[in-house]
Amino acid sequence: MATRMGNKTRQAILEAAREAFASKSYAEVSMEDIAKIAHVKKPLIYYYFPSKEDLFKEAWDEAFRDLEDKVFGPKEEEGKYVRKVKQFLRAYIDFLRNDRKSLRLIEREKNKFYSEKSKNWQYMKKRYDVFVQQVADVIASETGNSSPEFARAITDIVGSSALLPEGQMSPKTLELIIIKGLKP
Amino acid sequence: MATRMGNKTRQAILEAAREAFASKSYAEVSMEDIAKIAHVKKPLIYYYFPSKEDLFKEAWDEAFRDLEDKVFGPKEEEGKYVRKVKQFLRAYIDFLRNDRKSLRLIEREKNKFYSEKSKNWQYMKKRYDVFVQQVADVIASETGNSSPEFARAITDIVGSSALLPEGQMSPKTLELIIIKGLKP
DNA sequence: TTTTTGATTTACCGATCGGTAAAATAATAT
DNA sequence: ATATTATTTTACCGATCGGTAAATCAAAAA
Repeated sequence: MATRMGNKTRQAILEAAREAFASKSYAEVSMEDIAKIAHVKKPLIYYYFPSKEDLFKEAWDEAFRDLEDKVFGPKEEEGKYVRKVKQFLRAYIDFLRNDRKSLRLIEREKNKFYSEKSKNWQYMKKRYDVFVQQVADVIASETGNSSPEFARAITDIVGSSALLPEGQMSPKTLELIIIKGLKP
Repeated sequence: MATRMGNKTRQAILEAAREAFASKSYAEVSMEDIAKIAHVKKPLIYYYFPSKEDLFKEAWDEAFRDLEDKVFGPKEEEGKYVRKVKQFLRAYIDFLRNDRKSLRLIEREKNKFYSEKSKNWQYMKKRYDVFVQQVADVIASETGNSSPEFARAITDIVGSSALLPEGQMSPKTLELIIIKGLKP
């Protein structure tokens, strides 16, 4: 009854998918690619996931789970005099440094749902929108006025940086740019 | 000797390609798609262009030609007391409003050349890098210090906005965000 | 008018795509 | 040991991909 070996295989496939979708776009990644990374034959993927789209949706979900956990989760400087926005920004940029994979996956397909109208893609759009709204809320909690447009601009800049080769956009500079936008 | 009807057909195909590559990614666009838009059969494309990659390269070139003409070309407020950076920014955002197609094409594939090492893609990378450098120069000509990273951030933000549905990111807000980054 | 040349289409190729059926394997339950 | 169930593989499918060869059509040259 309780699944046997399957759980580990399923997780391995999902992990392989996350890696693949972080390195190439959804359209460019083939199920064969994912199978190879997971050291598995292609049809086995379909034993655990109904379709490429569903597999991507789960990868998308896990990426956002990781992102939101680290960025909105408990901070080390909790309760200190450090501003909430500063904490958020630090965590966001740390995430960019340490978990580029998730941000890359998101960045590659964050515009896809403007053309794809299927249920899965609309679900992913919602997940993305909610994240941007949460960012807007953090900013609004201090500056008083935070347009969703500004929150979107921030996530776009961080996202773009994630697709650059490492070292191309220094986290320090990135932080500075965003803080300047926050100020007046 | 002087080409007959061909020129117009060639241009129609190239125009169709620009439209197609602006609406979907390189990998998602098929030669069949382009043929349909151009009201032409697929093999005719290969009469004028050696490959999909070469066709895309030409579309890429035209997009940058249009962009650079409008953004670095002669300005209406030339010679006025209006700062050069302001003029550039105005032109850039006007271009975003009026010629979304070019910016979309660029934005969709601006990271492709980090994985594709072919001659064509390296050429396109260079073309993109030159543009960013020109932006950096404009900024440096007034603020004195302009990191290429900041120029890149600006083009990333404008590019991201281009892929959003119209009206999602107001040009005014966008301008404001960039100006704030420019200030101190 | 006939011939030549440029332009366009029809018919097709091998490779790869996402996905399925069914057989083979491996682990558990009886 | 045997039957059952979960897991994995082999073999394949139709559709679509980028691209090619050759036939057809249309316009200019002779």
